[in-house]
Amino acid sequence: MTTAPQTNAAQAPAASGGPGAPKTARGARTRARILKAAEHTFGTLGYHRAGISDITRAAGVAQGTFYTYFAGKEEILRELVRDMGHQVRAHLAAEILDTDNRLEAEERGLRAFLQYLYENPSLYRVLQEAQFVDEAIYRDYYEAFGKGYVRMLANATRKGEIRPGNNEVRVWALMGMSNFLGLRYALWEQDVSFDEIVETLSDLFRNGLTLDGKEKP
Amino acid sequence: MTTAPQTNAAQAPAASGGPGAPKTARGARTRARILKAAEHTFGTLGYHRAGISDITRAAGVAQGTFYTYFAGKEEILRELVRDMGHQVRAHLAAEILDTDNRLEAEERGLRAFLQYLYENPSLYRVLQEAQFVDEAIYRDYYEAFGKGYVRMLANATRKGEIRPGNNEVRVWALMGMSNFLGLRYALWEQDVSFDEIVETLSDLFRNGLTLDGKEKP
DNA sequence: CTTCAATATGACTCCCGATTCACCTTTCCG
DNA sequence: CGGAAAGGTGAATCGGGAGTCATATTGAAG
Repeated sequence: MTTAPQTNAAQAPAASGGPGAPKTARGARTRARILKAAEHTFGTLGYHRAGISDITRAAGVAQGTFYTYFAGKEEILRELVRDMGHQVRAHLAAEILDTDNRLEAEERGLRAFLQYLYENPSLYRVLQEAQFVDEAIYRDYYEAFGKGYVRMLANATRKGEIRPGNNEVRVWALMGMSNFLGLRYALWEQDVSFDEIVETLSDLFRNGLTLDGKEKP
Repeated sequence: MTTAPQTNAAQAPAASGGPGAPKTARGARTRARILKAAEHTFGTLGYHRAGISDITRAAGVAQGTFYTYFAGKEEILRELVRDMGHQVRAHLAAEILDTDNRLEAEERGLRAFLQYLYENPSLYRVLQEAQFVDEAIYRDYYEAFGKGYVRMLANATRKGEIRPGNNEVRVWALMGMSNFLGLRYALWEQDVSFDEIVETLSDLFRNGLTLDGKEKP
């Protein structure tokens, strides 16, 4: 679960509509430093508590420099969500590349997602807070994610690997699962191993929750 | 993050550690009006954009009156989360009271949750934003929720209604599903009927995702 | 009808932090 | 080299909003 291959055409790695896209190597480096600093600062203090000064301090630049590359606080958040979204998707896509069936892909995808969140806790907070700053960017993130996911499930259905059903609904359910499991077991407390979690979900995918039921084909 | 030193563990129906719990009927009414207004205001504008003045205006009282009943903006949010949490739990519990098996309870519970969210959209936003204002209150909400949920699954396991397995992990997965499905299909767009959603999840619970698999008892 | 504790009022204070700007410094290229 | 464009600086501005307070109103007990 938790996987989506591609992103919308990611613009030039530099910038989008901001005040000025960097025009020299130095500028590009500075912009990147600020972005990284923002990720860490938002991830730690949260979007609202974090001040521009916290970001620039962490980046080692003056306050004014911030506005050379970003129109404001909201814009850097948007940029961050796009950036981070692209990264997770790329990472997860790579992790499930050489799987030959859906169940295995789900298992590997979930494990990879939990691991990724554990190593990049900022992702969760930045993303979730973005929801209330610019809902569109948040929807875009999950719609992009979901779109690729649905496509994968459709393929699996065609190949007879999974039961026919409403894959869009399934995908939102699956994304919700990953999200919550990540919050609880990767961010809050690591009192249950990722293996155990993956095993539990895998069992759900294979056998459902009930004891009876399974209609044999 | 954000948590004040003391943990006010009060749960009197009226107030907690605040300035003053209302001592007259009029006071109680006013306090309730403010709380209701805060729910609506936070739900619409969001916690950070909403000003105390927005809340008091909506409640039809002066700014100063707010501080007669609440210590500040954070406190009213905490109060709200407790309040709303209690309400959803009570509502959902009532909805699944007279079910005789877990699958039916899951179906009814999910449908009731979607419906409730549709009718009380503020719940989602207030709760999710609270996560970044006072994480403890958010955790409490889901831990309380999850605790009861796990107990129900344990009973169902004992009765042989569901497969043995890690019910805690399952519960977090289930809560995550509901959350996301609610966001997507109850709050964002109602382009898929609740029946269809419930049916899809029910199928997952009965049969899993895969075509093969089910180990017969 | 008094009286006073509980309530209610809203103008005012005060602080915080996003953004601006006038002025340096570095880089690039002819 | 020289100078112009790009990058960098940080003190100052400015608006918004949380929280305060001196004062006024309410209502119920006595």
